[in-house]
Amino acid sequence: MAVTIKDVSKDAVVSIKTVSRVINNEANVAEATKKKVLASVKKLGFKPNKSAQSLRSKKSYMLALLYDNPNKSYLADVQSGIFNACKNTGYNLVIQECDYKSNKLKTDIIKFVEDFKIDGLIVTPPLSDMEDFLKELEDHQVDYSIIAPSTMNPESLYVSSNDYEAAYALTSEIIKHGHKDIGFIKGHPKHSASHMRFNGYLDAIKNHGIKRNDQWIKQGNFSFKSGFDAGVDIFHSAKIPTAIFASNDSMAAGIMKSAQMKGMQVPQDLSLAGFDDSPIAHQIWPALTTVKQPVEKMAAHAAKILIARFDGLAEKTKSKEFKSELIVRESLKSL
Amino acid sequence: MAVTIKDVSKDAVVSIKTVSRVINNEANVAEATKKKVLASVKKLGFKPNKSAQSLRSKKSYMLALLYDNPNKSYLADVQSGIFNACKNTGYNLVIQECDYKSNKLKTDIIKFVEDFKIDGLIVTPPLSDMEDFLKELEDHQVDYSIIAPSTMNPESLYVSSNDYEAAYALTSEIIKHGHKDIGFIKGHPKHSASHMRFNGYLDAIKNHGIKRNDQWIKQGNFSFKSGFDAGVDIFHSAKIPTAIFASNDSMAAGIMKSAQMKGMQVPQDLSLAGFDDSPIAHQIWPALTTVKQPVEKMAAHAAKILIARFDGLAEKTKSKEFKSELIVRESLKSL
DNA sequence: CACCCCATTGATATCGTTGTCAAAGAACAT
DNA sequence: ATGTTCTTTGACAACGATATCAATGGGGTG
Repeated sequence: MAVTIKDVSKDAVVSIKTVSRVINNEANVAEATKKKVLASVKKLGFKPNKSAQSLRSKKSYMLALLYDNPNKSYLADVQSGIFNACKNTGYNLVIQECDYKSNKLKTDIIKFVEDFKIDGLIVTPPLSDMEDFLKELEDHQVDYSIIAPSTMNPESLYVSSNDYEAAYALTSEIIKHGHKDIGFIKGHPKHSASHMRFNGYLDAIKNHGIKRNDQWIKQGNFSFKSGFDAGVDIFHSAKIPTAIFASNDSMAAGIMKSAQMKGMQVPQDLSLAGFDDSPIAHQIWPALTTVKQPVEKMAAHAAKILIARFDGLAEKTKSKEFKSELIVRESLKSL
Repeated sequence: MAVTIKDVSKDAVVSIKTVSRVINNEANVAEATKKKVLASVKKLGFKPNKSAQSLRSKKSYMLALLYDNPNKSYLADVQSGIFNACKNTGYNLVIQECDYKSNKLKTDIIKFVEDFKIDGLIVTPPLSDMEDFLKELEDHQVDYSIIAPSTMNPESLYVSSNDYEAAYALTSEIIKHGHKDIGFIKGHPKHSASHMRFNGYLDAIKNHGIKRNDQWIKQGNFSFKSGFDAGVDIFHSAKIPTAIFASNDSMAAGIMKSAQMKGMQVPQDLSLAGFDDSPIAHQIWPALTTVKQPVEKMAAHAAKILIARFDGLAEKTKSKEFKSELIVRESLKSL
């Protein structure tokens, strides 16, 4: 017993097509007619039938979120942002996990998009850093928007964050607290964010006249375990740094665990900083000094620019860089 | 240029309707015909058009996951399980956050189901514990399956876990380690799991001849902060327990934080146990003794029984109780 | 006034399925 | 052989929207 266009057209005494014009905001509808139709729509509580729309218009009104293996809280925030952006737009979200290492990745995703008639993709790291993958999407005319792109192509749709500046600022903050021996744990090498954060760190120590010590710079992959292992490694060194900046909070937590197992106290014996402000940052003690990105807002914006493009409103909603916020907590001690 | 039923029907030299019969597994199709059609389907790579199917059949092929505010890692596991169960079934998942305290909850959800023509709901705590809400769904003939129901109605579809037994076992394990003074932090009062876990704890100490001490039994709500506050509270007591069992890991982590801030060492000065085996359980040090539920499997099963009902295979896939597993880690010390 | 143009509107076909119903043929009983 | 029932099949309508294209009418121009 759902209300259909036909019911509305009868109520407003116009043709079915005219109602369709109004609800799709098409041009060339007299103002009076439009008003009349909208009144009927509201009165009857009409909602267009998705299936019929998509059958006829060949659009699915579905966006897909592509991800490979990020941490769960990041994924949850991204999802939540996209859902909010989709609300009342008529678009829906499906979520698709994939394996960035698979050599079938490109064909799998193209097949996925075609099978489900996905209108657009939202791409997260590390897929967002794979140039050949993005090129494949373009070759198949698949629309997409990128969260955290490695290069900010003005042609493409993306949302980015100022990771370099944030890492620079955080490192400077550590230095301001009197530290000179500062270790660094790199993130997953395939994520461009890893390099931006690392460069921010490098430039900050350099500009403060601190020499880099590669004994204290370890490769991680954003996982708790990689942080733990890096910690074990560093604590075997002859000289131990007074502070360590890990490229994300999970790894910082890993370092904290390895420090505590060695009998070291944070921040008395070692200061620590992370990145992301994930839940774990304040669920351990001492709570982590870190950088908070507006992940939810970024994801929402990524969805919005994609939808704006579909609806022909690309002028109004554009790619954008978001600012991160420094959060200083107990894990950082003044020397 | 997608392949349609028409193409298949030409290739197999049968009518469109017969192809439809085959792909929907309807009765009364000759074996030979069926084989012929399936061969053509495979040869042409035919996939039915979802929009057309759902337009005509009035089904959306969409399930919705209803949740209010659980922790992110639980939600991620649930989602992941459902996605896996949906794969290759033709069903899709949409996720709907809601507010269990809202007095518009019931009408909102009914509206949501009707607007989106959702075929079935998967209901998580604490919504799964609201009898009147579930009744409303039944009154509106909305199909649903419950994760962690408060009462196991054999008529309804649900997946449950043996929280009572697990809490009993975990408490017994703590006692076996020599503890007699054991505190308990209750979970969110609206979650039936909270009561099951609490009862398991109560019965275990009782059966081991230990008297309950209400100074050490605090109300929490599953959040990190509520655990932290409960810890602060308990550590103000004249006498402090030698072990605390928190109804979930977040609260256990909160207690650990409050203990460490008081200068107490875990497990030297205080043993701790949690519940759920969430990521935080092994990202803090010492790692938490806890109970692991097969959340992903449970969620997958919840989706499966719902889909089985739609496909008329209810006999094969039924409601089920899942067993949890005790995980003993460093946070528990022998006295 | 005749003409054309453009804005507005509607009749009808169409998207790719499933539902209805009737027809054809096989199988069985009389 | 005839009638009856059951299995198998197909022709055609229908789901609820959008697309195409033609019709209508008001306004401007010469």
